Formats: sequence, C-alpha cells, structure tokens
Amino acid sequence: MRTDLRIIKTKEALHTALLDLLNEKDLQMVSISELCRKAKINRGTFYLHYGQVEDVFGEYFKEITEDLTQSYQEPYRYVTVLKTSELNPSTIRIFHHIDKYQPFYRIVFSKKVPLTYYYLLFDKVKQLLLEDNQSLETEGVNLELFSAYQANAIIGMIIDWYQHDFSYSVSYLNQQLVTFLNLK
Amino acid sequence: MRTDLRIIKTKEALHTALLDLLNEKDLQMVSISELCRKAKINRGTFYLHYGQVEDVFGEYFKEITEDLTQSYQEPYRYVTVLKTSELNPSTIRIFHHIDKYQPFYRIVFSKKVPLTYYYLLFDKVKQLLLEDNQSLETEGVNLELFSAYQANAIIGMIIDWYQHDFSYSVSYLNQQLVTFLNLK
DNA sequence: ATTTTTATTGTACAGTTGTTCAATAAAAAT
DNA sequence: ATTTTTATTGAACAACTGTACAATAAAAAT
Repeated sequence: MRTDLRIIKTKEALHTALLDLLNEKDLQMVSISELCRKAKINRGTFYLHYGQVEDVFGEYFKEITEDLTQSYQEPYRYVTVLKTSELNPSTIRIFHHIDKYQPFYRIVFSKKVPLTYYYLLFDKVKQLLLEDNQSLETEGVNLELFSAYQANAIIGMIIDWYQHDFSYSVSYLNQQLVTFLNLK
Repeated sequence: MRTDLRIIKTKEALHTALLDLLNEKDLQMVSISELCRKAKINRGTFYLHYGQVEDVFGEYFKEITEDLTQSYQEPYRYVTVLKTSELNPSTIRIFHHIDKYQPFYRIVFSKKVPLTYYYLLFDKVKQLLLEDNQSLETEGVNLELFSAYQANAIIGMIIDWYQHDFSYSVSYLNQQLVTFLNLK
C-alpha cells in the first residue's frame, strides 16, 4: 500500500513553500499560518502531519543526510595532496557533503534551531563509522561509544568550520584531521 | 554601577518559577503567560528581559557551566582504578560535572531544545582544552580546530551516555576515554 | 530628603496557536 | 463504475504571542 497521493502533494507544497520563505527570513521567524498561506494548504491539514514548522525542515533535512550514505558508495575524488590511506573510507567524504549542502548546514548549526537536526547528522555519521569499526574487534572497547566519540569529534571540526563562516577548504580539513589522528 | 535590584528580583522570580514548572512538564510546554503567572511577574516585564522561555533556562544553565571552570581549580578525587596520567587535567572532571547536574543535562540534550545550550557547553569544554593544549606548540596544527575536535569527541561520549539514560558510571567513561586515546 | 531615572504594571489590539467537528473532495479498493 | 475509505477544508473557539503606551512604583543619584 503506497502513501496517499494527497499527502505527498501536501508535503511537497509545504517543503517548497518553506524553502521559499527561508530565503527571506530565519526558520524561527516562519509562522505556521504564514507557511500554510504560502503553500495554499489549510492550517488544519498542517497539524495532521506536523506539530511545528521545524518538523517540515527536519523532514527535508533527513533526505539530505541520506546523501551521506549514498555518496559513501561512490569513489571519492576530491582529495588532492594528502595520503588518504590514513582516513576511514567514510570520514573522508563528510566534509565534502557538508560543503555541498552548506546553505542547509548554516541552518542546522544555527543556535536557535532544535537539537533534532544535530542528532540526525550525528546518528548518520556514527552509523557509518560504526560499520567501519566493526573490523576492529578490540578488547574492552565499547564500539558504539567509540563511534559516538569519533563521529562527534569530526562534527566538532564542522562546528568550528561553521563558526568561521565555512572559510576553510575541504582538503584543509581532511589534512588537519589526518594530523590530529597522528598526534596521539 | 550595579544592576538594578528590581531586575535581579524579576529574574530570580522567573528562574525559580521555571524550575518549579520543569518538575511538571517539558520546557517546550511552558508558555510565557504560564511562567509569568507563576512568577507573579507582568508579561510585559518578561519581554523587557527575554524573548522566549528558553532564554530563561539558558541564563540559568550558563551559571551551571561555570562550575566546569570552578571545579577545574580543585583537586580531582573521583577516579579510582585507572591511570589518570593519560588524561588532561580538565577532561577528567567533565563526566563528573555532567553527572552532578544530570537533571539539567537531560534537558540540554533533549531533542526539541535549541542548540544554544549545546554551544554553551561546547565552548566551555573547548576553552578548557585549548588552555591545556597551549603547551603543544605543534607545527601545522590548527590549535582551535584541534580543541574543537577534542571537546566535541568527549561530548559525543556524553551524548551516547545520555542516549543510554546515563546508565554508565563516571569511572567507566574515564576508562573508555583512556582506551580510545591509546587506540591510535 | 528630594529629584531623576528606570523598571514594572495594566490595558489593549491584531495575529498566531492548537484543537474540534461537520461537510466536502479526492484517492483507493472492489 | 461504484462504493468505501481517507485527506482536506472551513469555521469557530479559547488561550497565547508580541508589541505599544500611559500610569505607577521603586531604585539610584543628587
């Protein structure tokens, strides 16, 4: 049983209306009424699918994080000078993904936005690293905890990147990450 | 020139009223009107100092993060079995701090709450590690980026801890962290 | 102690929020 | 093609939001 066509139409209308409004104003400034007017959707219908405007963005952003898993399949050709052998196959693609969807991540990392988006990214990155780490099989290491540690470390670099207005290049970040891993 | 006594009184009333309400319901469920009624403060007065209920919690939480710097001065006596020599003097106190203020951090890490609180913690931990790292003086290492990396790695463990309902002990986490640092 | 400054209060207003319900329209199932 | 199921609509309601402004009260400055 597929999803009702009307639901798909409603959600698409809300998604595009929100993207439109985000060019004018911040996410927290978009009211449900305003969004529904723009999407030509009854406000009551909105509440049948969402609770807040933030949920609409969350649904859209979730699709974006899928790209992380997607691009994980393809070969990575964006690293130039450094020895990539020292990085996990998944980690190396992360900075590129963020760069690709930079306008979205400017929202995801803005301070008034709910933590949900952060967790969507965190859980995704953690999952990728967890798969890479399965081969480790080390004694006394809580693998999930370790993956959480690694995943968030990388996101820490992304936060610093964001706080510096995304002014570093992707390859600089990959280089720095290799350096950090060799420091210990 | 000190702060006006009336302002202090107003803010204290709002702080304690909010803590009261947080025993009954989630932060996102507290309305400004409700909070003001409880605090016996005019709603207009609220808007002279804050924009949202979340700002009141943020102000209170900021005081809590000060404890991280505070306890940094005192000797640490909560580690039992492991060689603490492998951990920075500041890192070793972080898990204990979270544990101490666990009820607050259950809110800070809840998914509907704004990222602001996360950044308050992140910036604090990053600052502490940055001070520890000044002695490094390593070539080609972006020290701020490295501190962001380290700080968020630890917070990654805290997220996993939170997601497992804070069921690990503080010393277990310190032990795991030492293990992680020796893995590389 | 008096004046000046500034925070708080009360009131009001238009718009938003969250919910309910019957009527309608559109899609799915037969 | 017809029936059945389900999503959308529109209207209505009480409560909340954000803002403005004059009146008052409290603190600070003199």
